[in-house]
This record gives sequence, C-alpha cells and structure tokens, in this order.
Amino acid sequence: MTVLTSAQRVLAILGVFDTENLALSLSEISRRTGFTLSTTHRLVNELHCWGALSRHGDGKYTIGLRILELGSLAPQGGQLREIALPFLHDLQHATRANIHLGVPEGHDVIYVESLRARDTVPVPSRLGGRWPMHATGTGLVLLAHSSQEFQEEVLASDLFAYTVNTLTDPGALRRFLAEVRTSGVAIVESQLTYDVMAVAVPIRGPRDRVVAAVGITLPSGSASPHSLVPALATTARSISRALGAPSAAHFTAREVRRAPNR
Amino acid sequence: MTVLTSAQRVLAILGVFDTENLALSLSEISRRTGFTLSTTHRLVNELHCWGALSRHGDGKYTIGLRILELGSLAPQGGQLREIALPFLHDLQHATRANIHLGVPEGHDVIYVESLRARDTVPVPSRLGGRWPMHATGTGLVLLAHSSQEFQEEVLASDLFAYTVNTLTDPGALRRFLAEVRTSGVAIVESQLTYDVMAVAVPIRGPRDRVVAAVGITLPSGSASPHSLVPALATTARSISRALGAPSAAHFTAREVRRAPNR
DNA sequence: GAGCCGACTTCCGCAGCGTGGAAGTCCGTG
DNA sequence: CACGGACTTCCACGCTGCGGAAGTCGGCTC
Repeated sequence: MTVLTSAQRVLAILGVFDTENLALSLSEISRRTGFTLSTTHRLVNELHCWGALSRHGDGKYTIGLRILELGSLAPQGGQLREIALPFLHDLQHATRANIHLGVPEGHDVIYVESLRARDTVPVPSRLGGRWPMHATGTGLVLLAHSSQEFQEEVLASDLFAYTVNTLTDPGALRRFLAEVRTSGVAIVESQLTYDVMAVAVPIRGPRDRVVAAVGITLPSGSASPHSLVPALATTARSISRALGAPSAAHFTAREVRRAPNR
Repeated sequence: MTVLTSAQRVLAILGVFDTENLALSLSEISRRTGFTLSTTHRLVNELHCWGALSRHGDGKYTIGLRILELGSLAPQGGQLREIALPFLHDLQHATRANIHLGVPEGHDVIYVESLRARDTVPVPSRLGGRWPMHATGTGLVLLAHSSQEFQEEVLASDLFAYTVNTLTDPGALRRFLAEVRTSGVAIVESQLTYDVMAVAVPIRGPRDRVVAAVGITLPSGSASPHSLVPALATTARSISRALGAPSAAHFTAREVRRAPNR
C-alpha cells in the first residue's frame, strides 16, 4: 500500500467522478478513494470552496463549473474547438451525421467536440469522452500520424477487442496505419461498437503536424462512405488553414472565386 | 501571510491559468503563486503526471485534457449542453446571431455554450467564459429568478460599470429585474460592451426552477430585438421540456400540429 | 571561449500540516 | 425510543511536504 502525497489525494478525489458517477456523496467518495471520512471531508470541503466541486440539495457533490471553465483553457480543447466549430456545423448540415473532433491524449483519443445528429444511431461519444486509439476512426488517424516509437508503444500495449472487427493484431494494424497515411483517410466499420462505421481524416496545425482528427459516424452498411470523404477533407483543410497549417495555406478553388468580393 | 493547505496550493497552481495566461513556464507559475520554485516544481510535476497539466515543447505548461474531460462531467455543463445543443443550432440557423447558454456560478454567469455567428460583431464571450450577472442579458435573467436574498446580496456587492449604460444602481436594477420576471425576457443594450445588445430568456428544469438562460447578442441598434423573442422563447421552452420542466411539458401549438405525423 | 544569468532539477533536515481515531450531531427508520 | 448511517468537528502525533542550497543545463554577452 503506497502512501499518497496530498496532491495525489486531491486529484484522486476528482478522479472518482466519471460518466457513471456524476454525483457522489461524501461517504461514497470516501469509500471509492479509500480515504478516511475525516480526510475526505476536509479535502472535499476545500475543493468545494474553490469551486472544483459543487454541492447539491441532496448532499451529493458533482464536478463544479470552475473545472469546466478551466478545461476550456486547454489549448487542444477550448481553443481548437472555438476555431473548428463553425466548420463542423457546416459539415453536419451537409451530411446530417454525427461529427467528432478528437485529439490525442496518452493512448486514447479525446473528443473535444461532438455534434450529434438528431435522427441517427446513438453513438458512444460525448464531449470529453475518451476512447482507445486503435478502436476509433479518429484515433487511428491520430495514431497513423504519430511518431514511429509511439505507434510501436501502442501496438505493444494490450489492445482490447471491443468487437470481432476491432484491429488488435499488430501486423494488421501496421498495414492499416500505412494505408491511412497514403490515402489520407481512415474508414472503419464496427470496430468499437457494432452497427457503426466511421470515416476520419487528419487536421494539421503549425509546422504541418497532425494535431487533431475530424470524423463522421454513420450506421453500418451506409451507402458508400467514400462519398463523404470530399466533404470531410474540405472541412479538415479549412480547419487546418485556420490553425495555420502551411500545407493548407493556399486558397482552394472555391475561395479564389469568392476572394475578389471581399 | 496566511499559510495555505496543500490542497489549496494545488488549486492555486491551476488557478493561475486564465484566458490571458494559457501557457506558463515553471518559474512563471512559481512567481504567480508565490511558492518557492522547488515546491512549485514538485506540485506541477504531480499535476502533470495525472494529466491536469500538459507540458509542451518549449517547456511551458497548459491546462491538460484531463481537466477538459472532468469539466464535461459537470451536470450544469456537459449534461445541459448536450441536451441544449441541437436546439441552439436551430436557433442560430434561424437568427444568424451569436447564441449563448449561461448558468449561474457565484455572482457570475458562466457560458457553457457559445455559438458564434461568422458574420457578426465579435462578442466577448467564449465557452467557459465568466461575466458578472448584472452586466449581461443571460446574467440578468438568472438573477431575476434567483432567491430574494441572493438578489440582495448581489445588489449590495460592488457592481462594476462596464459602460455608462451598465445598471449599477440597486433601485434601477430591482425595477429591471421585476420587469424581467413579469415579461419573461431581458433586453439590454451596451451594458457590457458598447455596440452590443442582448436578448435573453430563462430555461427551466425539474420543479420549474430556472437553471439556465439562453441569450442572443446582436449589434446595437438592430431592428427590433423584440422580433427575436418568439424564436428565443420557443428554443427555451424546447430545452426546458427536454430537461423535464413541468410547465413546458404540454405541447406547443406547433408541435400539436406535427404530432399526428410521428 | 570564458563568464554570466536564468530556468529548471535534485536533495535533505526540520517542522508544520495533514492524518485518522474518536466523539458529537443530525437525520430517517424500525 | 433505540438504532444506524451520513456527516461534522476536534486534537495529538508523526509523517509528508516545505524551502534553502547546491547542481545541471542552455543561451547570451563580451
């Protein structure tokens, strides 16, 4: 039983909140962290005073708005989101599908934006959601454009098979990633959940580094996912340009046409 | 010189990040918190290991994605946002204006969603942004529907005059808030910044408590802001119903018409 | 290249903060 | 009314974290 530093205790308390535990009472927090009630009580109070936790009528605590506020300061989150949102809206309007904007974090992809279409399959993705790279379209795009050593690190890790289609074999994954790099797009079907297919492309930032991926999810077996690639690629390029990616700096045909009017 | 608890130190470090300080080096954090370099170093490291801070190539730290992820678990944030977003999209499409979704936090309103129209006045609002209640349309709506004692508490506090139009006189504010309660809408002009007017209405949740406000901002002097009220009210009611507000539970005229088709 | 400076990292002894046990309060319940 | 569970408060001990100091690294000036 290793002893924790008090900073780690503070973080551990925040860490017990997740999508299945949005509201917890003091003693639930105490049980889940393993801290004594008095310790938990004091720390929770300090977090509450600061606004990191908020307390509700029934005595339960939830993550506070101060955290939301802080989170929006994450450059890969709030900043990127702010820039990308209008383009993502356009894309959603054109395709009427679920749109995701994902960035890498550890071996996972985090969705910093998630536009859910109203009349489509529910998809296990929410803003702030975290999924393993090897099982999602956006994740595979990000992985394909990561450093060689990072890729090997992920390939060597324990790759969970969410469905029978999930790519878990290192060899197959390597081939798939190479294909993503050459074609510029990842198309996967039923890798995370059945009945869902995903199409994703990279977004580049300054120095042309891939900083994010934008993806679309559709019901499995949808008519030619390839037909969505042009719209996706256009969106990705617009966002890349707004982020300052050199390769996206020149005008597209459409914008050249529009330019004289400005 | 009061001494801080270590939980407070941890929070103080997170607290030095704001919209003007998105990326800070170790010694900048040290200076701004007033902690010695060694203390800062250790705490920042623990935060970094946990994912609360991320470290960039230039050695600077920014808020990490783990915080963004956590923040999306705030019920007034992620949850509300998730439900409201489609309705807000529709509203933006109909009005082509900036849309905000605000919730109360202390004496301020926090924007948990901010849809910026592309061709309109830039407005000082971003997701996660915080503004005083008395100076914003959404804030005044929330204040108007707060408890009597909370209102008096705010009125008694130091109300900053952002412009000459900002309501800072307690008497004038009381009258305005009463009007907001009876009319159900707040219309303000140039109270936070010049050249911007705002229209906002309340959103209700379970037990009909006002839990949020949705607002629109337009250039000052726009043709009749009143014409936007029906669209805003419809949006607010749709969101309220989705949140389970009893008063919004019955169908509106439009939906009764549409109902047989489903 | 020498010298300097600032930023960062590491180490360690002292002491002050945090820990957890225990006692106390306030519910709702049988 | 007695019980149990959840929460709150208090305090003395001792362990964790503090900060001074020394060490490392890289960049800038002369």
